[in-house]
Amino acid sequence: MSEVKTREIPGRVKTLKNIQSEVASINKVALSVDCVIFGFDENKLKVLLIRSDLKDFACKWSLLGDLVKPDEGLDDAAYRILKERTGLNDLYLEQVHTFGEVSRHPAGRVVTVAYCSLINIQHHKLKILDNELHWHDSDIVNDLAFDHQRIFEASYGWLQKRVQEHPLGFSLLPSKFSLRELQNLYESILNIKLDRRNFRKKFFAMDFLVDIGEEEKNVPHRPGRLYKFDYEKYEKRKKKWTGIDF
Amino acid sequence: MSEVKTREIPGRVKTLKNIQSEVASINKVALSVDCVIFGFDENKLKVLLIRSDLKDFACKWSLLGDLVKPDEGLDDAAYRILKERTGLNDLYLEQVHTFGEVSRHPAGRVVTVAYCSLINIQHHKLKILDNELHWHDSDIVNDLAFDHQRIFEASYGWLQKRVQEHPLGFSLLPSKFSLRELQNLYESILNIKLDRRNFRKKFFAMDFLVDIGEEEKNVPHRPGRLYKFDYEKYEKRKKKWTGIDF
DNA sequence: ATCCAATAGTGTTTATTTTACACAACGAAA
DNA sequence: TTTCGTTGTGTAAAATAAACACTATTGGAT
Repeated sequence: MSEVKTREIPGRVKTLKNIQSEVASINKVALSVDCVIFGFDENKLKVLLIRSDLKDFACKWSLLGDLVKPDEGLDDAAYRILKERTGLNDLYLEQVHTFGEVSRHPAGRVVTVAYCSLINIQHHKLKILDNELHWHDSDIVNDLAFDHQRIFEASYGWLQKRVQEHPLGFSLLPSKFSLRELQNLYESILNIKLDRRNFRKKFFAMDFLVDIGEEEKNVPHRPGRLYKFDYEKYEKRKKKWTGIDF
Repeated sequence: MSEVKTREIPGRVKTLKNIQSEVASINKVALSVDCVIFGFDENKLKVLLIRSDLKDFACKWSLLGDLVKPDEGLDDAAYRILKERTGLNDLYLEQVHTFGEVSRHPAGRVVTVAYCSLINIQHHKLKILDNELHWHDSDIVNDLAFDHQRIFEASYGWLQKRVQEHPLGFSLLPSKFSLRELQNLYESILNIKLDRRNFRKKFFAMDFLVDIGEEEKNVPHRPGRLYKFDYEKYEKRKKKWTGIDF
């Protein structure tokens, strides 16, 4: 009850030292990052998986993850993993959720932060000859190692929602794409059919697709025009507020 | 360079033991949970803050947080904190984001998971006589301890978005409320004005408000009818898909 | 008792957005 | 030159959202 402001308990005030030792003593948690890397190929949404490097999970596939280094930010760790796996730096990356159940990992307490990344498979094909890595059709992913199935499902749900409110989808496409490819992308992510004319109307109305004056090549039918996504234009025109709706 | 885990190189497979020691050695990260507890009172959105218990941040306010225990899940930790502060168990709680910059905490590496909770201040008033705790108007929160300002802002942004797509808002109101209160709630969270007639039409159309046949008491004007939120009805009728819109 | 202040409660019209839907043009391949 | 598969395009109907004003009811003041 001595000096200062306590909340109902004397001695509530801590010094940095107090906390440092508290941190040190409670310090039994390891932190990892798992990346759910989506791609799009053959009109299908794909996810990049690696064979588990843990004997206990032999033959199972898992997400790309690693422990976070002591001097490494979470986002940095995620970018590092992406870089290691795909060789690229400037990727779309977003944190999705953190999974922290006590016994989610057999090696002890490991809390993992899930990140999603969307990449254009064509550009990154080269880097993943490694046969431990494989692009799986996202609709038949199952039985992953650890709790990665759950993480994957949360991430897929996140993607389905996010792709409708933000133009992430373009990261999955080549920089030049036809509207058909764009529509296929949405249809396969959302697992629905969309009306072609309305789809076009909608995207043209959003006014960030730029007709680059080229056409598809080597298609066995009438080629479609190619467009690119103009992020600047998007930024200018994007909506602020959508309205209560549930 | 010795033995272990490299990828794409023979010997990539690890045993549980390998990982355990790896986990133990990298184990320099502490984990905490910070709860952003929103309330609604006097037609204003409030957030519950506590005076920092760290001398270095004397006089600053901070979110309600604590270290996660080694045998405690993240969600459990968040519920524990809520319980400690409000005395209640069955609250709305949702994980928002994890903040893991290396030097966000002066005591060392502490990664924190932010949770948001929405509570009805009336019901919980009793528990927080503690004068270290205070309900702040959410629109004038500033200069919090640590990086809590940033966490708060992310949480507030989350709330503004989330409240439009999910009926969380009702958790902030008494179980019986008038439509005016509901509208005030949305107006103050979103910081906009809404048309009263359209607002009513919209919520009645959603068909989960039940007229309980009572009226407001002690208001210095014509009393409004009171309603309750029927979660069951909501569950049945909720929309699946809103549409691409950005 | 009357009046005033404040808010509740209510519908219609217009504008906007979304949906449904069909056909001609084009290129490739046979 | 015909066939196949796909592109590219517009309109009408339906649904949703936005704008907008008056009467009713209560409490409080006079």
